[in-house]
Amino acid sequence: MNAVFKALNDVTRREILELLKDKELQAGEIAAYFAISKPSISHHLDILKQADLIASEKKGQFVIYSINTTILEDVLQWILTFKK
Amino acid sequence: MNAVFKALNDVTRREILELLKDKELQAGEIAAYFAISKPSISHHLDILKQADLIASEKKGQFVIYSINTTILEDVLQWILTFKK
DNA sequence: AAAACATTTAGATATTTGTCTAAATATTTA
DNA sequence: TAAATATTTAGACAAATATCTAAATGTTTT
Repeated sequence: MNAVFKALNDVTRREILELLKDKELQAGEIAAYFAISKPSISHHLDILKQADLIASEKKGQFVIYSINTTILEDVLQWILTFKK
Repeated sequence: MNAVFKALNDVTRREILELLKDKELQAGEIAAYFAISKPSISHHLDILKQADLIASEKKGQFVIYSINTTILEDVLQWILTFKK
């Protein structure tokens, strides 16, 4: 859970998740959405991946990222324990 | 949302929320659960309060903390946008 | 094979964060 | 009113974090 909450604790990373909500995207496409350097976005993607919130697949010279909602389900369950 | 995710990004603070899930507690009672100094716990409580995840009420020389699940509802809704 | 392109890795830096001790504030009790 | 108790504030410090530029790696195109 630690890695998930850590990953979610950043606006850029949350926006990346929102971008990936609709469709898969290449690393470069994701980076293009932000006024942040590509290496920084790459780092954000790494943190999201460590939390298992996204997955990546290499397609030639591109890397395609997709969301993994399984982990968000865990967060959801954790939150639900508070709703009595 | 920023303040909430920030507040949730710490094990101690998440455990404080779990303690408050069942019942209200005084600051000192909360501090007693952890091997962390009282000032540090006080700081954690402040961050949780800034996120509006908890509320405090002064009762004489004591300060009683209680959970506020309204904000967790927001997080829940945010997560639900990912479940298609 | 060389050049171009996509992405990541490495290393640096400024800021934020979690923790501590010491001191301040506020309230109750003797 | 002085002492004791509960909590917070202040200030310091080490560790973590978000960002950058430069360089490295891997893939495609010419």
